[in-house]
Amino acid sequence: MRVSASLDYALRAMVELAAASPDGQHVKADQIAARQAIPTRFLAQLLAELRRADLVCSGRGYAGGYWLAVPATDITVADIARVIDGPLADVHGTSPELFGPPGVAAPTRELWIAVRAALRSVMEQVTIADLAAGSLPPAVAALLDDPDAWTRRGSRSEGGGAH
Amino acid sequence: MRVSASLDYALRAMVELAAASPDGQHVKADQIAARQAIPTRFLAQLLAELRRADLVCSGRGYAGGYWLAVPATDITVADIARVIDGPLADVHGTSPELFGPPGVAAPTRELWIAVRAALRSVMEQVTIADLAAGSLPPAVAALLDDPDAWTRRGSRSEGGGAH
DNA sequence: GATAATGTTGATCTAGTTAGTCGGGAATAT
DNA sequence: ATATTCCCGACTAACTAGATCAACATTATC
Repeated sequence: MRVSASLDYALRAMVELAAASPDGQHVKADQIAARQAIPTRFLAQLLAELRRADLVCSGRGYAGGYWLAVPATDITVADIARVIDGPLADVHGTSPELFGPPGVAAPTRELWIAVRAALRSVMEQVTIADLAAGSLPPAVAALLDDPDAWTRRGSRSEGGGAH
Repeated sequence: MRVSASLDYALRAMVELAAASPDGQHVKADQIAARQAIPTRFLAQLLAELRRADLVCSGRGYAGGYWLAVPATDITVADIARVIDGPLADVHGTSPELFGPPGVAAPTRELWIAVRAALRSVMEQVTIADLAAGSLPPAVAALLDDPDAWTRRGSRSEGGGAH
């Protein structure tokens, strides 16, 4: 799972918009770029994609800028990821359910479907309103209770048991 | 989450080895390549990586081939993924816990950590023995009970509710 | 010990993706 | 008008993925 720079930027931009949305404020691309340390021109491209996907609206001129097209509580991380990066999960080109590995490896199909389901259980639950408010939904926050979740896991040979 | 061809191939190869492992059989790279429809030369590279990571052993000559270095029940999908693709999750170059998004977007850090935890909950639970046997562990199989898990989810504009 | 089957290594190649820049155009409020 | 802002397409440089190849090392069998 690699989170692309584009998705990271787009999500952070959306959180900025969500934070401003209660007041219905327009936020300018430059402001977002400055506040989130995102290359301005690059961000503009991402915002254009989000606009074409009807997640945000835009206006030009003095009072221009961007604002959310729908309530922040209705926009999930998965929505943004699908716009920016395409399908949440694909197995080397095809979607998991169309994937048909031969012979004894057939069950790897179910594996990837389970992986996708696990991803969805987080990305489709968390909205940009949650992020702007700084509180994840309980089911997702529960994943963070395990202190292990906060540490990097090495490749099995490293940590292992004292052999 | 894109599953690279390399990871797909490597996992399927490992499942082939796991399926042969009860008898302690050596399996030749060519056999795996044929059974799983994987480009032979490409597979050889992957197997070499798995060998350097001490997941498989190899022997040359007439009785050569590959076999598992440790019991199939001890090798998880995450182990293979880390060898082939590097860390399970990274946020545009750094690992989620080292990632520090500014200002109001700070909570996106917890989001990505939760995503990683969700991924781990599947990939570190499923072993290649499970896959070779065709039965996923209960906690993972539970994800497949929801018929929704088996269908592709469109970008929000498509399916939506009948408004 | 020759031989043939097999794994090992490293180089190379192509095509596509990612991350980012640039210039000029079009809309809009003052 | 004009300053400000978004809009669009082209462009580039670096990297990665996927795959192929030639040459070499090892080993069981004849």
